[in-house]
Amino acid sequence: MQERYNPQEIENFWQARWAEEKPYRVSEEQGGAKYYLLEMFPYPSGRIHMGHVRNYSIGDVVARFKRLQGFNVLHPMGWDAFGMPAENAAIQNGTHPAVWTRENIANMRVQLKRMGLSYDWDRELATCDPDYYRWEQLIFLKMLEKGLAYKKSAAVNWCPKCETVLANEQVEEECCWRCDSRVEQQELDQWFFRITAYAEELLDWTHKLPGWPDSVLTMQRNWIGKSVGSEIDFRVDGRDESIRVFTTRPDTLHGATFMSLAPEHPLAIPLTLPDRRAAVDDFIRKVQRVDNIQRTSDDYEKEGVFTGSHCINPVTGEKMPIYLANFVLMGYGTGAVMAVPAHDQRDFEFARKYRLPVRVVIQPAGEVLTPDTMTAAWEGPGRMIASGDFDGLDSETGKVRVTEHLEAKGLGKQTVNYRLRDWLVSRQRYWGTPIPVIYCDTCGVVPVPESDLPIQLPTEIAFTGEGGSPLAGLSSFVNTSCPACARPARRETDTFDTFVESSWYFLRFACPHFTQAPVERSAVDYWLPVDQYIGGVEHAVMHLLYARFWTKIMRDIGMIALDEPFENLLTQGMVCKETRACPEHGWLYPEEVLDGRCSRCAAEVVTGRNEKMSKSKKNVIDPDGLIKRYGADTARLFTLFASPPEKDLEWNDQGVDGCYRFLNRVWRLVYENLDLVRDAAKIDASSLDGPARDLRRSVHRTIKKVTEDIDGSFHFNTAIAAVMELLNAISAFPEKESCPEVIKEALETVVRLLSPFVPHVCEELWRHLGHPESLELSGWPSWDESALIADTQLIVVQVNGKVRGKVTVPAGADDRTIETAALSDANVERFLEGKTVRKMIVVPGRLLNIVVG
RNA sequence: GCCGAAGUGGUGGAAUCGGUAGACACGUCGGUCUCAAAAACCGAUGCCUUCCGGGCGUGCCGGUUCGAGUCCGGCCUUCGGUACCA
Repeated sequence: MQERYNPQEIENFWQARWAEEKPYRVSEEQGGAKYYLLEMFPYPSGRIHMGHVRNYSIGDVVARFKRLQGFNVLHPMGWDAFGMPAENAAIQNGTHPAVWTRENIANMRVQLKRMGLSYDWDRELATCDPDYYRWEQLIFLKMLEKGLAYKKSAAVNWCPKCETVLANEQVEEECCWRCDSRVEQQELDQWFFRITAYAEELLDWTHKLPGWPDSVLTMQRNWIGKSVGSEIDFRVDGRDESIRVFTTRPDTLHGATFMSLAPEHPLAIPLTLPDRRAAVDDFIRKVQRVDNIQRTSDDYEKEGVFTGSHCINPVTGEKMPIYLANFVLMGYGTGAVMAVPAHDQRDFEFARKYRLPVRVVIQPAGEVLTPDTMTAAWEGPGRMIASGDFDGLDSETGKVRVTEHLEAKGLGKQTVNYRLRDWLVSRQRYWGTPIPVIYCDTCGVVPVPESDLPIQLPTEIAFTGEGGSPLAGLSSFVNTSCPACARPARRETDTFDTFVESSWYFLRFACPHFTQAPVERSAVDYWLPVDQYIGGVEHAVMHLLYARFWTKIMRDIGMIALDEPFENLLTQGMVCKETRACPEHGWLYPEEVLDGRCSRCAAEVVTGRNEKMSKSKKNVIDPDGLIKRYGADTARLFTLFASPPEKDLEWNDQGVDGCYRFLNRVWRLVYENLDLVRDAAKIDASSLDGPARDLRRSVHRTIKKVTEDIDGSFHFNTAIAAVMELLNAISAFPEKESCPEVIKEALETVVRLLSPFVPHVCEELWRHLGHPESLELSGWPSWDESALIADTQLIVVQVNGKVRGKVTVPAGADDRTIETAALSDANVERFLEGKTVRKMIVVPGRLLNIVVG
């Protein structure tokens, strides 16, 4: 054994051995209960970043821990390989997306292997492989049959920079989630998945996923946005048409005094009378000019225009003027709103502006609302008034009664409205899964026959960057014949959103080489659901919702028997680092700062607060450099020790040094005691006393603590801290020669407990400690309950709740003994002088509080 | 606005059920070793103080309790999500 810790040498040795012996390869036939651990697979951007290091370090601890506990652990890795960046690289430097992607995968695979992650590499998959996406095309065909996939023309989000449409989930504050460009609304013919058909089930199951963080479940619930209300039809005065509205407040129907339509509403123009036409056209044009950001901002003034037409309130029979209003959205509900100014703030403001009548129909308790003096709408509950037969009902009951009344007359019904929209899945891009349909002038949209799958992405293609889908310009791909009538036909040139591939890769990992179907039923039945899924919270309403939806789709097609894919979810925090900026030159790298000044212009540098590592902010740490300098074990240890996994991790170079020093100390302590420990006898627990017995107690307490910290709760930082404490205790142990067997157990325990976190150095130390077989075969250590018990215990003595002394008593001492000991403590006595003891409260094994007055 | 999470030393963070606030680590200071430096090791480190002791301290105000970082009521701040959602 070398005196100095040499991580590079050790890590190379063990990684080579793992590559050769494949100890992490698994099959259904292996013994033990199954445990499926999965981290969100990466996009092959070219290099791993600290976020990957953190994500995969966390996962690897759990995988290794569960394996040591005897579970049959499935821990796979693959590549989310389709997507825009590959295509952009092709346009910029002429590299084919397939080549670019394959090279990136090769690089990143090397990087991941350098981290010593315990993956079953035999299950590796890449979604751009036809052997993967062919099954996605098959599932799509089944969805088409069931009407779960369909094509329609709709106003959709268009990203001008990516030159493709986007799903609602992929638009953040009106901007493209990938490139941050402002998205535009365009009316286009696109493919959708009917996720809305699963809205209720997706929502329902958010209440049956106790292993998920509340924050993610709440986000999904809000995204689905269920609201229960009524649909009501308003007949248009003098015309044979009616306007349907959605409202959550049917109880306020008697107070509806006008109607507001979205400017895009199909009846907007037809209902406009000739003399109002000019004003209405002006208004529509004005609204169109204003983009959605402004249109949806808080201080945007409510404006509208009268169409000249009226509709009839179905309960009062009164005429209500029909307005177009800028705050009514075509995309929610029916695009028409019955306006109740007394009980809706927006309608109230609108009514005041255009001098429309305000009628109070809900009277709150203990207050009388009068239209003339009101300064805001009353949106709360109350008692119904001015509502004919419904007068006197509370508003909640009124909702039901009014709806029943309308239903009986065929004018309305109870309904549920969701905010969730169908998932727009077609993209006008090359680097994705081809959508397997053919357009025939005679037969229309014709699915590609299953026997013709896969529809392979053609490789001979030019990337001009001049707009439009590259596939559309490739006649050899586009021109085909109709599978139904054999006449000339055209292929679909759109590809799938890359979130489609990531919606089922976790199922394919159960049987990545299966050639008969998307998944092998027995393998999925065995491995799924994923017992623990780990990834960033940024996918809360994208990937995590789509994957849940897709699982239910495959279940309903009959391919699997699974309701939910992920049993437990851990959303790890971001990796952050402070930023530095020069007022003149913007963000700066650390090496561009000299003594707090910009190295170029000597201006004082502003140190920003911690922000997510990003190249643009120049606050990234490159994992490769870190691993070269300290080794993978140190990199892993720091990311696990610095912060609990679900919180953001603040990068600290000195903290990394500290972790490296700790591993050096572990190494040195083993090295220094190697001779002592080599021939140590077995422990005879009954003969131990004094410091030796205390040390053994620390050992077993640490085993218990670390086990409980890892298992289920992921308190890796405190688990590592506990091992550090144990190491400190061993270092400080006097006369180690007197009890080599206790030192041996202590050192071996340190190595075993650390092995899920820092596997290379632990394997190496384990070998030096005289174990020819891998540490992985030794199992997870168990603690000896009897070793945890101490002879004495420290009791804190409080007087009136303040700590005044500490006494040591025999373990299990009765209250009287503790009280006597406490009362004779010199410092405690000072606080009792001249006072009467009113009562004494004993907390067994912990503390005594003496109450005096 | 609504929903969710969180506020603890100079810093990252610990504190099962309400029971010693600040574990562990970083940083800083002092020391040992050294010609010197690095490494390593030892010690100190919440603030104040009259320093074997005491006072004050977990965002703010109040409450419950023998005892509150932890429970209750009311605020403030930060972060994340979402929004003219009818």
